[in-house]
Amino acid sequence: MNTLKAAQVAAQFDINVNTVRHYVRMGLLHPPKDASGYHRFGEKEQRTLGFILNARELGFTLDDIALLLADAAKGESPCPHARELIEVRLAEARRKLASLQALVERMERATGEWQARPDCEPCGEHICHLIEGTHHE
Amino acid sequence: MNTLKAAQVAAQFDINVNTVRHYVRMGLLHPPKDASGYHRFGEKEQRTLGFILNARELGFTLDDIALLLADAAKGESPCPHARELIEVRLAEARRKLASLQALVERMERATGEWQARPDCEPCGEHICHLIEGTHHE
DNA sequence: AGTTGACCTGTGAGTGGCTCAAAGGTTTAT
DNA sequence: ATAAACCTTTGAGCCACTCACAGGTCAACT
Repeated sequence: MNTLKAAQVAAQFDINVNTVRHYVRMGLLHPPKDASGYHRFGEKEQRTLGFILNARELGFTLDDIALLLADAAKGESPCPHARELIEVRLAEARRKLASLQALVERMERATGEWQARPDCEPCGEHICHLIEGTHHE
Repeated sequence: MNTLKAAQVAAQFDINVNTVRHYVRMGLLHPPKDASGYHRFGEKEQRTLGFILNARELGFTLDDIALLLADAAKGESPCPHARELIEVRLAEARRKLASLQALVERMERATGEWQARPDCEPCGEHICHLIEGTHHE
């Protein structure tokens, strides 16, 4: 049979073993235990883990994934929730992206401007004129 | 005199009063206390807060900012550290930006593809074919 | 039989930068 | 006098891990 222990399944999916344990602790995975108390990941648990990783790559949060798994466990189609949730996460990701782009631009502008400026000497008037003299509207 | 209490200085800089308290708790700000135990933000503390917010806008972490303030407090120029640190943070921000851009693209591709696909019925073979059927190399 | 070393377990804490809630002290207005 | 509106400190929660710790299990070797 194809039942793997935590470290083996982690190696199989190329993830940290602690990530696997984290998903177990969160209740996303429910691997049965063998006589020694070791988690055993059979085909079903491996498919679930694959699903979790796939959903994570699409920007779902772990709570989202828990909801989708709960739908499936109840015998309902998770697709309606998946469609709703990805729109929410996409909107959030776009907002984050825009603010990160703006940050990178500010940083690039600052480093460019700083090339031409000497280090400041401590004078009590300002803390660091490089930083304080870099305006970003 | 122009000494403000926490809520007043927060209003002045248009930030949450808890953010001000957070900076005090982290040791970035050291406002003296009046007879009643209230923090009093004089001109110096207000300039420091302005510096913190400015540096934060340029992508410095709060630990970075603590280091820069410590430099200045020791009478040394914080500029060398500022130049080093912004390069580190910029590299990190670019990495985050690239991975976030890739995520948004995956999400957009998924939502596009899903338009044409019906919801899946629970079948035991897969959990959600929308998610499992969306490949992202 | 004992021991070493490599595995496994669960739990608690740490990451960053806030943000909120709770419990209690102070000031101001009625 | 008392209520409302401030202020304080402290602890916990957010997200998705990641690591450290104390202890149990197992296979191999002396």
